[in-house]
Amino acid sequence: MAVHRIRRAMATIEAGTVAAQIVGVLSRHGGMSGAQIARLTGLARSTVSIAVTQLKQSRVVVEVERMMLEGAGRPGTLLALNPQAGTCIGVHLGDTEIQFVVADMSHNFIAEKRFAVGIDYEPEQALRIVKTVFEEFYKANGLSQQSLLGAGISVSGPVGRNGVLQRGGILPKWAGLNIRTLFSSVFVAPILVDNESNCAALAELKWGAARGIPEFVMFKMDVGVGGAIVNNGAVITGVSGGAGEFGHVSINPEGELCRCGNRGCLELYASFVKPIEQLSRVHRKPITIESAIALAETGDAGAIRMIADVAEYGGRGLAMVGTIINPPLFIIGGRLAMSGELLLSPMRKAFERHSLIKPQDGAPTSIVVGKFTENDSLLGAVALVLDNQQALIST
Amino acid sequence: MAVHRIRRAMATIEAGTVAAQIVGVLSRHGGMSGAQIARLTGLARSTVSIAVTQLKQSRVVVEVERMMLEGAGRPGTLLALNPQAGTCIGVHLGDTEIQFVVADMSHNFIAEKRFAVGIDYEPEQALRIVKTVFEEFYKANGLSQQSLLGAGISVSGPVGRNGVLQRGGILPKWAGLNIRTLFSSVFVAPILVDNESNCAALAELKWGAARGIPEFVMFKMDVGVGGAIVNNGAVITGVSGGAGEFGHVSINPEGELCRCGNRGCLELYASFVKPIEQLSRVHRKPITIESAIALAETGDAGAIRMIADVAEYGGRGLAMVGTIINPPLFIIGGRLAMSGELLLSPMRKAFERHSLIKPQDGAPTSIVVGKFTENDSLLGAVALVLDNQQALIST
DNA sequence: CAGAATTTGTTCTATTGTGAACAAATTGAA
DNA sequence: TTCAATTTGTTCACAATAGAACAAATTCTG
Repeated sequence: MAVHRIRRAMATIEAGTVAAQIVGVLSRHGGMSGAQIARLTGLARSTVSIAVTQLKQSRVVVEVERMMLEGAGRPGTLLALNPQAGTCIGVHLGDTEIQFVVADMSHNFIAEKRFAVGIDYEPEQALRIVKTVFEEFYKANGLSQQSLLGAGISVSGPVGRNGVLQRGGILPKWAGLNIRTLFSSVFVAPILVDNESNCAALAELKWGAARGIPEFVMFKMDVGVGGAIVNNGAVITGVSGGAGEFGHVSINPEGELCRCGNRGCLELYASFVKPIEQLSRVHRKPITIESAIALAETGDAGAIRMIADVAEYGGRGLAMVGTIINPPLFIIGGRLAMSGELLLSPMRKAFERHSLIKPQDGAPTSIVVGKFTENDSLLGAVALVLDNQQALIST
Repeated sequence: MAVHRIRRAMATIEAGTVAAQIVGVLSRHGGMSGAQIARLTGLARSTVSIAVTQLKQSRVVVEVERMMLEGAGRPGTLLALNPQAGTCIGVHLGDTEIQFVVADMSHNFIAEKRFAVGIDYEPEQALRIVKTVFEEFYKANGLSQQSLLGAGISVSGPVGRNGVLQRGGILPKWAGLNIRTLFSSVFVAPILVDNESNCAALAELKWGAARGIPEFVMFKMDVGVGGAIVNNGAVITGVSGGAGEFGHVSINPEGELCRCGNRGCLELYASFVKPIEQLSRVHRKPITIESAIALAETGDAGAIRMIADVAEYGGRGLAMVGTIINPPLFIIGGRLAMSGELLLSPMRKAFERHSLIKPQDGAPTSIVVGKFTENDSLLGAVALVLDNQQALIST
């Protein structure tokens, strides 16, 4: 009941007003004090104070019990959007897994589910799975489907600005499909779609290893190689959503044929596809990325060597990107990142060796593993919604 | 006399006010109507109108005679900063040439001079040349040195955010020097320093081939290879000013040693250094970039082939950058760009061949020659000042 | 060629947002 | 411990800004 009133109050906030700015900032950042809102928006503290009291009366904004302790001075009261103001959903369409998560507007994650699917799965299957889990979860937890403010969808593939999957490298049956329209049959709320690496970068930016660092590069190493470039706090998408395709830079024009149609792409050398084959052959049983890392951690020389070999090419890739972008930070993602220092250590060496800017001159480039390697894209899908909440109000 | 009054009026404009916003927009864009200012700043037309009448009274802003003709509707009156409000200077420190230009605040270029200098010239020599031409020109044209609002300096080398030349590839004797402090003995005004490619990109963005296109990549091919990435209307600088060093991406880890200390850098293949040597040997006389292009234009097969060979590697470089950034536009700069289609045509082919995103899928990437190839960096040095005029007021 | 449709620049009034001032709540220094 | 130094959140008078309304100057459309 009260929920409905809050949602109506939110809907009546006009775009561009102070209230809308405050709601937007809180949606993007989760929770903060009034003074922080004032600094972030550039508004006067007095203006924020007045608007916040109104937003508190309409129950759109709530005071969170917890106080903030930073430096000297009176601590501010932590403000956040009312968790009851609405829910948002994140979906990740991976190569062999579909992930699903529900969160509220004050950045609380309520539930996360995973579904294994066969490789090269059908769109219909994904839709069915997502529809079922959505309906069942909302019913079981007494949530109204109308409370959904938006759904973010992360896809393992290049997504154009319109929501169309450009090429079907990992999801062949999805090529050319408009994912937004596809899922509009499931969610009666705005749907935002983006590439998995872009989503992963968003998650690391908002809650992870890049919090407060508006310039960095996400570098994903898994069965594919890809990434995202964050500049000025925003992901660079490119004209057709094709930015950050690090894996498909050709490093050898006479090299093997890649699934993208070019020769000698970085992905052929820096992904873990071939190492898995080699390890499976040597160990005479199927080896996965996870088991290969486990082997390496127990000291298996072959697995360690495979990781180091891939790290060499990964480091070359970082050097290439670093020479072009020169970011202060690289975040390594993808399942390979779970091998930690086994990967990072040789990768840092390769990076230094091949990069123009050496650690001695100027600011050093740090290379770290992401905070959410296993579900970064999924969390980023939620971030997609939270970041665009302002735009969604007007719709 | 009146000049002094205008300058005082400008200095009293407080940062953040509507007047400051208007002056900033006019400084950045040259001239525009009040309605355009309103749209760009997000202010109401009425607010702009009131502020502009005041600025006109204080003679900071003037009405330019010329009217604007665009579409339907009443044409607006063109507003611009008073040319007498101040001057700004651009300096380009090239490999064998120092360029100098004077402009006023309404984007009129008053004079441009060039001085040939020996390769690997001394900082003292450059300072002497710039000081002399500055003093003499201002004296000869009855300009007060105090009218100088700012000086922009473009340098052939990587410039850190503090104004220090990081590495002395082209200007060995300047390595590690703070160029801003160096020139503070010449100019008693704010000094802004940046890399030549970044400056070139700024010039093309403001007045040239990228006008109105906030996302593009500048790709310079000369005796070195470099560039700049423009995202969201601003140049990406990188942590230590090292972004856009396309020439020093290694495309062959076993290749020849490069002057940067790495092996097989793109610059070794895509710059015109080796072609010049080969052409000189074949023609048994010293050939320059200019004369090589002239030869190619008269049909000399060797010169045409040299350009095509370099274009192949240039195209590979574009493909590499395109796969990472995916910009809608590449602007080719550097003296090699003066060969026009002789370079562009094979380069476009190589780009398509090596790039992930093919013209059929999605938005095509256009590759064009810049508008100011001979003096883009110099003009960009002035753009540096005009773009930061707002920040300079408060200083 | 005449009227419709745009777009601009200006004036006016209502209102939104600001800056100054202050009490409150903390940290750090004497 | 006590007092200075910060920083926050709130109130209030006042100034800055926006929105509506209008005349003016153009292009577009029959």
